[in-house]
Amino acid sequence: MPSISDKVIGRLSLYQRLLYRLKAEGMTNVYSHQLASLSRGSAAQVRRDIMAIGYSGTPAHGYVIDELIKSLSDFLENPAGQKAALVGIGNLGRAILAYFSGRRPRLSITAAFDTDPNRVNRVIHGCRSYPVENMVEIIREKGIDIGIICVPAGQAQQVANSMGLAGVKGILNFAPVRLQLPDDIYVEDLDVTTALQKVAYFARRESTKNKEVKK
Amino acid sequence: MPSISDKVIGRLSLYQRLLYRLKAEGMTNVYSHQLASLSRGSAAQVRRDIMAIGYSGTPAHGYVIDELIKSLSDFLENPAGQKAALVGIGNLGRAILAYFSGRRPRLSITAAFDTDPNRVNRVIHGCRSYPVENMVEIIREKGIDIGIICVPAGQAQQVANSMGLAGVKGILNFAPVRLQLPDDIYVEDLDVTTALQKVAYFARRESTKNKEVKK
DNA sequence: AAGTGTGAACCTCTTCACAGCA
DNA sequence: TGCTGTGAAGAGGTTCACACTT
Repeated sequence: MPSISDKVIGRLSLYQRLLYRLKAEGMTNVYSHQLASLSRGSAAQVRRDIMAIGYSGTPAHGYVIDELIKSLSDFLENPAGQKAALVGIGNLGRAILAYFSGRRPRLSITAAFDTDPNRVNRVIHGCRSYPVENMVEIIREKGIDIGIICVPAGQAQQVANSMGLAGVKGILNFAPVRLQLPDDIYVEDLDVTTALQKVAYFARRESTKNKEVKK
Repeated sequence: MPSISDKVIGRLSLYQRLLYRLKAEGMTNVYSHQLASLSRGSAAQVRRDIMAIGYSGTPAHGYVIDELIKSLSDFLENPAGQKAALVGIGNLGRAILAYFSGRRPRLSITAAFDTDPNRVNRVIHGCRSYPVENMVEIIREKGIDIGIICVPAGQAQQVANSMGLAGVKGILNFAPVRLQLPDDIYVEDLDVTTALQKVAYFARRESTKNKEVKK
């Protein structure tokens, strides 16, 4: 199998959410060009992405929303469910706990950790919190395979090491550092500082852009 | 000029922070392969990126850290400073205000907005907050050119429209929707849901990967 | 010997364009 | 006619490999 890329997975996840929205609006079918305009891509790209998961539409009605949602879910999600652990219950950690609380049945944050005694042994947005000292054993016990790092830069590498030790297979990292980890662990960085600096750069450039050149 | 890409800007921003760290550790020079290993890239890529901003190292000593930091700052930052406005003072918004508070002299969040009366007309992590009703006028008055969207999905498009109206040139969007905006406004999406779903997907795949094939 | 700067090869992702179908 | 599926072309990004410098 041709091993689907990072970028395609990201877009498939986006399509999935767009489709839920369209379904809620009462639509039953959708064309590639409609998904394209909602996702800021091209129609050809949408078709290719959907091809990748093996679903097919028909020229007459495009894609059947219910079927496509099911194909996407089967492809992206683990039917048995997957568990994540979050470390660092500051503002950011809490925001993420609140956001995912009970939202995705097949992907839940089932444990949170912190060093601050005031933040542990509580239930925060539906998630139990523990002292970091217990992290490795709890991750192992619960069979958690995803880690979410919301601690300051200085502690991130150490936390990541423990996660690796505990057997986590993927990490979502909010700390503004590049983690050094064995490469059988997938790391996705969400670096707010870099993102903001990119916006600042292009906000200055964009005014003098002239990207037309229509051919 | 060859117009530097999105990706390169992101890496330059990362190098900048790595260099500050190395400098703090007392180093004065650095080689491309060192930056490469810290940034999870290749040495050739580091050299190309640095070429793009017109700085040159020497074979003998690699890059001079102080000089390279200066070149990067001159390139990435506006010497006159840039201002950002944040909308949505929930957990996420507060986390971001806390994070950037007084950190970057040339890029500061100078106004925050919310609909909740309990959150406005206060000072949060050093940033004044206002009712959203006043957003357009305050953005114009203060000459803010960057917007940060931390509101729920349902309100994001509307907020973005107001920002566009107010003259913002770049938007950092945390809401899990693709904003529809005139394309002279640069938009950077930080989509936590997609990111987590990617990690979940690859956490399941990574175990069966075998990416060696050393040639 | 060990780095940098860089043309050229390579590879990945995106778009084009069209056959085939309802 | 208007859509999907897809081979082929095109862009864009990354790595190779080597001349050049110290």
